[in-house]
Amino acid sequence: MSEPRRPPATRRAADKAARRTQLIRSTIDSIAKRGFADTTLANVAEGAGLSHGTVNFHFRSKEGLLVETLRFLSEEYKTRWARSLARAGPSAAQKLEALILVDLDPAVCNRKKIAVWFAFYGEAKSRPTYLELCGQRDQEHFRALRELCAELTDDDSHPARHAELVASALTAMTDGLWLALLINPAGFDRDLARRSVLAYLESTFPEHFPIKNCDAA
Amino acid sequence: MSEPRRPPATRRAADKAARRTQLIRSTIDSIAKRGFADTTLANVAEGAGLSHGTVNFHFRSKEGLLVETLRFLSEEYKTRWARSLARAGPSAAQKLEALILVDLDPAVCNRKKIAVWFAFYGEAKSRPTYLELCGQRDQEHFRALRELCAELTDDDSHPARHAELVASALTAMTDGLWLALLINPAGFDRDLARRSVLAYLESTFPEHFPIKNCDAA
DNA sequence: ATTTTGACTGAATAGACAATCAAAGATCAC
DNA sequence: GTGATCTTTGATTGTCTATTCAGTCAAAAT
Repeated sequence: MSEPRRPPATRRAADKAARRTQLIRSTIDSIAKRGFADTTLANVAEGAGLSHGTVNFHFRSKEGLLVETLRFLSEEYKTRWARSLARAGPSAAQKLEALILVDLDPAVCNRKKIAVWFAFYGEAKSRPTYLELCGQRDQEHFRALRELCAELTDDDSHPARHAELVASALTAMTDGLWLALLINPAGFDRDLARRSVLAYLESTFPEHFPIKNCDAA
Repeated sequence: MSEPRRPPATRRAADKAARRTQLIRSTIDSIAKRGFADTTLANVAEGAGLSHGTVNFHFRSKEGLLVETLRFLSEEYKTRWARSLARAGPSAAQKLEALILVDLDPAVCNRKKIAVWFAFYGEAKSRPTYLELCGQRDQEHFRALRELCAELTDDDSHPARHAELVASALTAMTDGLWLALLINPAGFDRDLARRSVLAYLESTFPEHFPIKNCDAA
């Protein structure tokens, strides 16, 4: 009685969370398959094997579901990012390489996920919440890279090594490689993407990224 | 009588073409303002100051209007690209720099246009026609850069200078910088974007792009 | 001057969709 | 077991939207 809220019934709470991610996964599938504009609550519910009323029960509205879907993607990405950083070697160069290669990890870098990211990017300008969430990811990415780049060189007057410039170039490049994988799947693959980024690192920080990928074609 | 087709009445033909681009421009405005999903024929018609039935008169369908809008953007981009190449100096380095700077020209590189490009990118996976048109642009971009890069170096065994890798890195970078301008307008601007690409060029082809942008901040 | 052609309008139509809700079912506390 | 609470269902509602089309008007052709 003094407790206004009981500890949640474990079974139900788990089910509830499971349903939410189940619906979110179905949303991701639908956006990747049908696109943002043609994704309906009926599609999502059907994909999850549930009736359509359920979606409005677990999420306040369609917009709520979409925002949670973006949040889910964002969290998933951050988790992989943090894990990769934790596993990376101690040097700044190793960390930098690890961070960049996360973006090319098949778990995040596959056409389905990329299509969904770009679906949200495409609506970002007209929906402040999307802009906020997408921008946040980009800015964290950028800041982390900038710090690592700054550790790699004290030659900040040299423009090609200026941490700000290199970090923004790297952020742009990884995003752009995702786009290439999305819209040019025949001519692009993850391996070409990986070698392209590494070539840039070798060219900018030759002492930290010695040439080693000549034969990795 | 022997002529089954008269020459078109010039006045009307011009009006017709004008109406089409008028509607396309209104479509661009609407997508940038409301996003792809919330752009309706009524919006487009209102933006153009016409009744909503007109759109179906000038374009077979909404989808037809959207495809023509993408085609319009694509043509506009190619035109600027060709013009810039024609005006550039004769050396491969000058041409390369010119091609890359077109992407940062305010006429194509502004948030409105970028938002529309990314709206189409976002739907590209589920609509083959968009994929075709977007992919085409990206591939032409890539091929042109690769040829110029190949002219800049014969050191093709060095990965950081392998034309294929540098060209895909550059294509990715310019696309990624567009994205940064779209989703992080506060932290990014065209000048930072420009300096980032040039830093990459200086770092990869130091003999062709001597350091010169240190103080351009 | 009259006819023909083409551009445009706006009301009507039919379909799709998100959201609501009452009822049924499942799970839990006691 | 029993009642309370949470979850799910699917029919319904009201809104929105692309498309059609019959009719209007102006410009061109005759």
